[in-house]
Amino acid sequence: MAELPKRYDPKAVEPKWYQRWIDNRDFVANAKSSKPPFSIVMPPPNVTGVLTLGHVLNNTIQDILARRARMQGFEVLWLPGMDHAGIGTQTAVEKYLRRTENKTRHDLGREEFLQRVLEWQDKHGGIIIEQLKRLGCSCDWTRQRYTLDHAYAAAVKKAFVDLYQRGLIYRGRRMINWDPAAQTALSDEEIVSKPQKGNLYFVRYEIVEEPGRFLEVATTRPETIMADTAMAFHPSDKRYADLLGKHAWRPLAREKIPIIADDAIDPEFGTGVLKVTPAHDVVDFEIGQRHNLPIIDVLHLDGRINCPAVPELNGLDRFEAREKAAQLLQARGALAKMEPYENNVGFSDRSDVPIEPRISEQWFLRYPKTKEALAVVRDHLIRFFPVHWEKVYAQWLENIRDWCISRQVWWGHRIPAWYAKSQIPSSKSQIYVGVAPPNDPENWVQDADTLDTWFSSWLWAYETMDQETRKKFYPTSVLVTAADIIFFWVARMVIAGLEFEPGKSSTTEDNIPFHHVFFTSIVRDQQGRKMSKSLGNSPDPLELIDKYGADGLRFGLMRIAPTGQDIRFDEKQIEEGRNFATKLWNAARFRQMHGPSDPAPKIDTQALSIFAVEVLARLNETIDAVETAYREYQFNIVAQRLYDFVWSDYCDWFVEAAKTDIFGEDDAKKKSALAVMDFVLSAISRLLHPFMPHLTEELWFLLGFGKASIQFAAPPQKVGLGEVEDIPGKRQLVLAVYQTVQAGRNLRAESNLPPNRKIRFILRAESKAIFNQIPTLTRFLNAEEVELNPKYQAAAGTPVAITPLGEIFMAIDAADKARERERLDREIAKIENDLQTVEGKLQNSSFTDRAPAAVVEEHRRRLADFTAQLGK
RNA sequence: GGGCGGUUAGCUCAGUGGUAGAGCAUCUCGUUUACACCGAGAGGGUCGGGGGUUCGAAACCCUCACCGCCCACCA
Repeated sequence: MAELPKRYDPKAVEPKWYQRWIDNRDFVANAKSSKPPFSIVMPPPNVTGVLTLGHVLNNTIQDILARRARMQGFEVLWLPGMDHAGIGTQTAVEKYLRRTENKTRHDLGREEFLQRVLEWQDKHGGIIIEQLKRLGCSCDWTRQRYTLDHAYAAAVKKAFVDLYQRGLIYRGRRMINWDPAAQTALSDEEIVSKPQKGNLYFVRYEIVEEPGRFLEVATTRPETIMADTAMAFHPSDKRYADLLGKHAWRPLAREKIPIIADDAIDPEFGTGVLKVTPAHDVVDFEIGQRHNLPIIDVLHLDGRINCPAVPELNGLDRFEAREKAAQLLQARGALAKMEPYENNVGFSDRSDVPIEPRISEQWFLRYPKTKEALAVVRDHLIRFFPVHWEKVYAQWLENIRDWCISRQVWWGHRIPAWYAKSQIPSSKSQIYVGVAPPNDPENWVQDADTLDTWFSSWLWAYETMDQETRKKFYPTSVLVTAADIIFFWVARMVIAGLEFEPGKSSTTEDNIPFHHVFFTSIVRDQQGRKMSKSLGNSPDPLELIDKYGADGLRFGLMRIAPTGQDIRFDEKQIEEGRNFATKLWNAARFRQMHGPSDPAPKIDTQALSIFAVEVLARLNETIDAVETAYREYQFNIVAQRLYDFVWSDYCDWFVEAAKTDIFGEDDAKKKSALAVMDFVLSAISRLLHPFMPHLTEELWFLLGFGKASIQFAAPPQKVGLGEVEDIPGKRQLVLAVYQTVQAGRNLRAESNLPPNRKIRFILRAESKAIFNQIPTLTRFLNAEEVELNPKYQAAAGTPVAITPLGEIFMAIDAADKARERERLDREIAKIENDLQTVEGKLQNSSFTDRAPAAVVEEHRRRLADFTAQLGK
């Protein structure tokens, strides 16, 4: 076997193994296998997405789970795929068209536009899948799916038709969230509220029946006054009680409107009077319904004012119109005052513009099975990790409202509904809903809208599987996702599973989409901001892979990913991951320099050195700790325990201690030490394989453990140390030796003796057991000799430390003392010189960087320090 | 307004009743044949504030402050 290079080279190793795994079809799931199933469906990234650190985290976790399950003997399915991302993709293409051709989608028309999207998708789509392969993801690529696949699209249509026939999907004219930029309806979940600075306008409405008397109202939206159809106050509000039933003059688009009383009004806010604008506000709409008020819509779809009656405002953008309306009111004496005001405004998550509540004819889903969905999580048929997300989930389901599923977007699943041509555009038109067009298509026209992307994703847990696959692998074992899509996706998938019952029986257990949900952290930058493309604060994972290797990136990221908290990303952590890979590599390299490893390492418990007992006991503890942490999805703890075991327990202590035997004359001892190394290296390779698949496979191969890939090697079992005598005694002795080593090293450092200088130590103790450990102590301390002398009488001033083994003395000879003196003299001379320079500069006042007094002070202090040492 | 997290060394984080920890960073020393992507040593924290429970609190309870997230129709 050729000697390994000093450094592990991921660039050479990682692609090689990945290709081999693919060629061997190692990731392909066999639905006919007799092994127990383990399955994960990948949260489908957007088709035109590129890899972010969030994806790296999420998919590394899934890969760890998949690889671990494979080693444990499960038949593993990790099903990958992509999402068409309706609005997102369409917006990207529209932006591109505007930039390059200065055209809108309407200029091109639906057919042509969709053609362009397909071209865009061919060019930019699927990149992320290739990037996931660089990361080492062990997905079954033969089963890769897309939310627009033919079969998948058919399933989406069928789900729509089924729910329509069950009366759960309906078309209705209702208040929805309108995105004036994307010009589509959105669901409640796609709205984020943000505090907005604006003004509170106090507007005076004259009472029709009592000219000269005014009703004052506080509003943030004077541009919608033309759409007011009533004034309202709280029924118990005595200030206005006498006005009930009377009328007010609407100051813009002057008109009489009724004055009403409604419980929804807060008497404490503003003047206690609300202008009721049913077309442009959710609460107002409800009030309007209760009082049978007319609905006047004064906005175009793009957010411009649509009100020819007020030409000054007509056609203006809503925000310009707001200021203009205030000016108009002022000019007419209808504006009492204006106050700066901050309130929460709903923004489109997609376009980042304020949404416009608006009455619109849309398709809605009345969620089925909400109680059941609540129950399966409450009763832990589905378990959440961390558990506190259960509460968030429950809160949403308990306050659930119908889901607006239609989008005025072209890219996506077109709604399988047709309207009788003869009756268009009446909203009462006869509707045909079916998976196939009507038999007489010439008489019908299909609904122009598409479905919310999530209306296709919510079937992802099972529509990605064929019947045979589903029978074996559904429900899936675990879902790994970020908590920000708990409503969008997680909750809806639960509902879909319970409603459509894709499982092998109709029991709840067979139909939930997953047994566990693990919510990952969110990756943030060092200022705590969420990583995002627009901020440009997200490092390119591929560059990190180039720099540190996929395994280094994976391990580094996992070690800092706490459960239930966000990650503060720091590239340093990834560097540590890379360093750890190199450390492990070198540990293996050291073993390999002493001859070939045993392909199936076994432990002869009778031959073990005390240090071997210690490291094996620690290995057992590590195996236990790792197992426990996995059960709670605490990947950071798994990573940290393995890191500590490899670096500290194995490399720093055991390997160093074992060198006594390895470089010694006793063949039996040497053999035993090497066997323990083989055993431990084999174990840690397997323990680390889920985190660092490429490196561990390479080591597995180079060290010759097992004939087959490490991917299917069984996880290491704890070593049976039962036959070893007096384990606690041995371990205690090892700890005592290690503590003595630390004490000795400390003596050396305190006396400023370089680590490489051979010196003599005297251990004042008497014990046969200690006598056997003297060579190892000598090695650890890099000593010329460690003398065991129970009667040692030290000269005054000999450095000494107390250890569990006894007192350890360090013998310094005259030469050492002389050299130390020389060193101190040199230091003093240097500082005196510096001090002179500083004081010189001080006089020329040529100081720029630091406070000169502080520098002088520091030098004086160091000088005193060294002089004191010299005195000793 | 309600809910949920968090506040421990300069930084990132462990630590759920018993002597405050790790890695990185800092400082000192070192190329002693696995590894300088390394080794050895050192310094550094009144565990956000206040109160309580307890023989004993970073941890349990109360309260306050600050940071972050989610939900909610105060115009």
